[in-house]
Amino acid sequence: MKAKTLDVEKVEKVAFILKALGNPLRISIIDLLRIHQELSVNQLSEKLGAEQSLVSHNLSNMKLKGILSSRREGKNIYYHLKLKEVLKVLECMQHCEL
Amino acid sequence: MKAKTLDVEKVEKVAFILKALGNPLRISIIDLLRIHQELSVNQLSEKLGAEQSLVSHNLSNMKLKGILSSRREGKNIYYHLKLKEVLKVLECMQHCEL
DNA sequence: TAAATATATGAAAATATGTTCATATTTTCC
DNA sequence: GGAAAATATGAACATATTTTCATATATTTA
Repeated sequence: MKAKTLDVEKVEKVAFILKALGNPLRISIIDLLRIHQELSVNQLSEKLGAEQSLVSHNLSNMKLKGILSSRREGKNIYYHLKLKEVLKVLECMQHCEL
Repeated sequence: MKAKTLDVEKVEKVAFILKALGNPLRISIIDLLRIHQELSVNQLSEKLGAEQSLVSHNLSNMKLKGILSSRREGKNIYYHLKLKEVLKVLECMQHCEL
């Protein structure tokens, strides 16, 4: 990654993923999944103090984009990080003096 | 970055920056500045095939967030990358199979 | 099978973002 | 000073995102 400019398609895809990260709630979800590996929608709702429905919408969003994936276990659905690169992104951001 | 969860303020700040990256035009601008170090608004407009005003708005956006900075040289204003971490972010994203 | 629990979904409302256009500002050069 | 060039700005509009609410679906258990 030095000499040549990114092609349009790549730019679009990168922006598509990064857009998902540009939101406090979704960052928090990712952060929680970084630490706990796997959490159900309810567990996330509680930890975040956010509505079930809101959390669910956001989980779907990120699942759609390939950032998360999920598995069902009985009544619960557990989400976990799929696109591990997002952790590196957060790590990079940590190093900024914001 | 492993054990403890990010505090609310940090989450907000990170999201604030990442939001700026979740846009194709702005990714392209950053990509161009990665390669050319410094470009004027006009140069960027031309390379991007985008309106002066649109480019300017987006440059302001990123300057406000501390991602870019600028210097005047006569009639031109040259922008360059200030927050170098965003390059690492893009690099991370490159490694994803999107 | 009915009730309870967990999650998803869709529509509506509230808010934010992206884009364009016209115009203002800043600087240079005549 | 006035014209030209480069950039910024603000308002208006279109579009997208976020959030809430009501309700649907899936699963378990009594």
